[in-house]
Amino acid sequence: MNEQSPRKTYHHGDLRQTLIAAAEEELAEKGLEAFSLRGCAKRAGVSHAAPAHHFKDADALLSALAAEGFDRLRVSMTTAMARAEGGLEDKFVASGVGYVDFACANPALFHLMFGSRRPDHEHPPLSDAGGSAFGVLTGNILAMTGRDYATDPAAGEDVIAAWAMVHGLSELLIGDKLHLPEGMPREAFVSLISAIIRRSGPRA
Amino acid sequence: MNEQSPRKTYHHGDLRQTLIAAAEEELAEKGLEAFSLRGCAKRAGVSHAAPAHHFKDADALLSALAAEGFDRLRVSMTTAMARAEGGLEDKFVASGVGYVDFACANPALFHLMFGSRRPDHEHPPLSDAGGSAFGVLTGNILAMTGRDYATDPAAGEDVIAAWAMVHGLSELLIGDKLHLPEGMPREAFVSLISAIIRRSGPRA
DNA sequence: TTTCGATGTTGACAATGGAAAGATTTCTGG
DNA sequence: CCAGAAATCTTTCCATTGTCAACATCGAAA
Repeated sequence: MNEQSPRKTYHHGDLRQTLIAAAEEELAEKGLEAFSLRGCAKRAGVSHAAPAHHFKDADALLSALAAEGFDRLRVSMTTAMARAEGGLEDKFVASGVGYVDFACANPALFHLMFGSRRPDHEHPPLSDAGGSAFGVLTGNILAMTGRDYATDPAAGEDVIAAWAMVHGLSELLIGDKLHLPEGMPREAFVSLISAIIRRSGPRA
Repeated sequence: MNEQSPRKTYHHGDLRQTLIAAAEEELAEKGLEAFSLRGCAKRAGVSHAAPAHHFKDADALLSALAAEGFDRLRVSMTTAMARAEGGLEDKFVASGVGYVDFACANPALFHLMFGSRRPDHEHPPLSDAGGSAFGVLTGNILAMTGRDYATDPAAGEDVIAAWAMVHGLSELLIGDKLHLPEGMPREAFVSLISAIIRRSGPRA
């Protein structure tokens, strides 16, 4: 997996994307604390200074990775919604489960996206991706309550409550703070967090 | 502030505690990403290798600081409860506000306590401090519902929901994800998050 | 008083991110 | 088709960091 067959061409071909993939591997294996740019370069099979031609510095690479993360977070929410059966509230709860599932499946990436100041969260590729994911939540609140977060301040409490709940669940699960029963079956897990997410939803 | 008058004695006197204080300064100013052990030593006015006699490595210093953080988090919750007027539910909500306040006042420390794998969270001084803070929450749930988290699994959902909510609020606020109105008065802020925290509480 | 452990200092090392300069390939305008 | 320019990659270099080892200093107990 880590072996790099020496490439035939002097130029890599698609180093930029390769580096992002390498960064995700590096992040998942070593965590954000021990993340190393040189490690990414090694994984991609290039010299340690090569990334500089594609990313201003290590943080710029992490920014690009974080943006990809937000895209995938959004997809995780929307696909969970699509699979859900039932009414609007069930879709809403399902999107929250998708949020938590993403976090649990990609703890280090999630940490990069929400808990780190290394990525530049103002840079459009990243802020846009984040905004799109946020849009799934506000869309659900709009569908359920008829209140538009963009124009109606009264929607704020619903949006914040729902987001805080799924986000808090994610962080606590990732941080291993909730000592759930060892071999808790997936079904029971989904049932538990669904009930909790439902609590945060708009009042009927 | 950063000036170090050369101390008169070869030995420092209380370097261990001074280093923890220095670490908190370093953390608050530079953030966990740029935290440097040598920077702490400089703040404390000792050579770069001096900390080794008090802490095995940089992570051990961060562990001690995190433990202090959990103590202060617990105090922030209990004092907020003590000041609160009203019934059990109001006390519960107040403790949540204390949790969020602590996070907002100490963002980098909070990040160290919950979002980092650098401290050794299994080490008793740290795990005990965390457990004590957790006990404030479970105590409130017990008072409100009569169910004991330690013995009654049915208390689990209440505890997790409440914790996830205040924790998610804290993380989102710290991460500047919630774009609350610029000069939002303290009163309105407390009112907003109190309403949200109340949502997560046990069903009446 | 002497000795020894605790505490502090200096010097060294490897790893890291980043800058500078050279090498190789590809692109572009004639 | 070809020379020069631009892009991409490598090598070399430097400052910073965490950690280790060796040495210096102090204080307390024998």
